[in-house]
Amino acid sequence: MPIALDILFPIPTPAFSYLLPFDANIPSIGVRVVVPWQQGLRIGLLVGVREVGASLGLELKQIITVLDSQPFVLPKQTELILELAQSSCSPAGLVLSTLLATGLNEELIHEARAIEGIKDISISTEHWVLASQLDNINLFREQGLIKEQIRIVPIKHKVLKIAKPIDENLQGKRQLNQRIALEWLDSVESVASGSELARQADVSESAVRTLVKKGYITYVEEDAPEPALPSYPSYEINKEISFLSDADYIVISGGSKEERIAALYDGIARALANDRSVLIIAPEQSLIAETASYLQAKFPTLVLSGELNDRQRKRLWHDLQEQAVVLVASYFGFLAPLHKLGQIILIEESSSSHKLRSGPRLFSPSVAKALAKKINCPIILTDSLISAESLLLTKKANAEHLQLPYLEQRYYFSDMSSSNNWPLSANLLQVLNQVKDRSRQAILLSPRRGYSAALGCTSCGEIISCPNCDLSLKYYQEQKKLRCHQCSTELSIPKTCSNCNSYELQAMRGAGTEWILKTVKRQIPGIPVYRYDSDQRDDLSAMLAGEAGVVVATSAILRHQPLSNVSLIALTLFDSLLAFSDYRAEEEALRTVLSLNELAPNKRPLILLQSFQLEHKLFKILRASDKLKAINSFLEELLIRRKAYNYPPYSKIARIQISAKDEQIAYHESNRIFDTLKIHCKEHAELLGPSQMAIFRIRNFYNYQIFISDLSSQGFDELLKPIIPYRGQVRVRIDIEPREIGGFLE
DNA sequence: GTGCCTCCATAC
DNA sequence: TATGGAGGCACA
Repeated sequence: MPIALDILFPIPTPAFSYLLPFDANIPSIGVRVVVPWQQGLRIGLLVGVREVGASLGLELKQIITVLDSQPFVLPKQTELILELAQSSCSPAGLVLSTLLATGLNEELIHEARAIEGIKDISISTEHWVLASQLDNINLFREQGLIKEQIRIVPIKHKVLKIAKPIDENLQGKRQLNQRIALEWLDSVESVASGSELARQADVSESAVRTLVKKGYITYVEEDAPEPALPSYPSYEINKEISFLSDADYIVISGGSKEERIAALYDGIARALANDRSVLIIAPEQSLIAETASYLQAKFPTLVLSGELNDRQRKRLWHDLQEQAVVLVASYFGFLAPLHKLGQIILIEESSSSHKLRSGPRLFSPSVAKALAKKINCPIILTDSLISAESLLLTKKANAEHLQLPYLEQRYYFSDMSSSNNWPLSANLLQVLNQVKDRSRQAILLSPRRGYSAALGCTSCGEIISCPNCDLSLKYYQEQKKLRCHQCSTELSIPKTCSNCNSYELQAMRGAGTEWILKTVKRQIPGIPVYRYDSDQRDDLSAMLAGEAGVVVATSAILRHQPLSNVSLIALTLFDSLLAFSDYRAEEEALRTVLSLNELAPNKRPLILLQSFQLEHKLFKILRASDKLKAINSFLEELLIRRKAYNYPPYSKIARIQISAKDEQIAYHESNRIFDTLKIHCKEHAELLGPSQMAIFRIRNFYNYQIFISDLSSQGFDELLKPIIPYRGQVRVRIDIEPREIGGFLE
């Protein structure tokens, strides 16, 4: 029986079937294979082997060669890819292209020669010929007339080397510089370029150029050296927290970031001592770097992040197989070649950055849990505040929750509803003056960049909104621009209101970094003020060195190295944390406030929150004398409510997003999809919608959403069968375990 | 008719 | 993802 191979490519499709040549051995799952693809070649990953009927065997193309003798992606990880595809309702190739950091885009040398005894084609039987020089290679292959071989192109680089020794033609006075350059090159053997040699030997570039022209030195291609991997500063941890657990689901919450990492040490040391690797997944570049900084002094640590270029990734893939290590990684770590994985650690379990916003929209903690289950290893999650999901799971057997004491924080709550000062209350200004008097530092957090959330007309109330989106344009006073934070459209500022022709256009709604910065400069003259958001990242090195100053920032500052002399952290509008109408908003807001101290580790700055709703229950928690108790009862209440509404973690939710350029089509098609699903799912799912998304129109696309919860654990691949793959006139995107689901609850 | 662009289906 | 074909548009 012919053998068919299921091969996955990094494109959004399921696996394709190819035929194994009849004389070839069956390769192992997870190796890379090279196959004919349209006009050329392509590298894919072998994910399945099966027998097929002889008739199908005639229709399929044959693979050309197997690239690896050992699996490139371990069989368990290969299974994980297929499982994730199923659970995320997306094609397996899309999961592969999202998670695999390297290996499928190698440049290949493809050669062919005629099989012995075949004379009637124009190809040599003795010499390999480059396939690119042959016209009908596909035809020859199908007829079985040729043999083919494929090699990965080794990476070369060009260097300057000596081609012939100094001779009498270089003895003249005017050739002095050339002699110097030649002698220098003789002593160092090779340099990367002509200008590099000129610089090193301290001669002119033209002297070097002349040497090349005369043939004394020449460019040679040689194997490129292994690229250096990025290095990180080492941080010492002053706390010792001894903690070892044999549970297979462990949560470490509370304390400071540093303490949570200290609590990981014993477990990591034990894994390494048992020759097991440790995989640490962090949600952001800066957290990857920080975590690596804490660990590398104690453990052999490697780092895999999106910042590595292709050659560095290849080197890392090689280095990872040498010994048991700690790998600190982005989600790329899930398919890294760690042969003996002993534990998986997730940093900042609840960070929204763990949710991938493209492709199959995976949620890293869920991927980590699936992998841990598959290879039967423990998983450890850390965060400032335990998530509702984890709280429920740690109540089960073989789970453990290490609750570190919450840091004693000094809070001050400033009531904006009774304040006349906007955007900075009198209280905040007073504290800022103290900061200035004592030459300390302050961080003011703004919910947005720009000057204000909108520019509007004071006489008729008209707000200028984006021509492409249902959003107000953000006002940039300095640049004299209006900008849409969704589609990046920029408009210049109109002189008059388009509605009533009045000249009274003014900054409206929430204050952004520009506005706050301007206010601080005016009200607190004499202290340096910096801005730090994704539009403008001021150089904060003076503040890093301890000098006095105020930083007005968005959450971008959380990714900056902590400042050293901070005595005030202010959230200028606490209420914006609750503005997302997501059922997780309160939990997230509390988590954000609890982790504000990370901006000034080992210090105890005043944390000042400005709010219009000081009666909100989160303030009671922050005020409580027994914070731990208050937080715990908040979390327990949260679980009770989630259970009552049947929300996660008590059910699984998916969002179906329907978009179309035509509003009517979007409306009708989302209703049609809703009805189709209703009939298909019967009592196994609860369906909500279709409703307009929080921003109905984005980039001229109209967006509807349908929520579906899986009531009897059928799996969304089953529930959504009628619409995957979707063929129709709108764009349909499926998001399992969605985050930031605006307008869903209450 | 040509050139250029966008949209969209398709890949074994 | 990447490629090519279909269809639209401007221009000669």
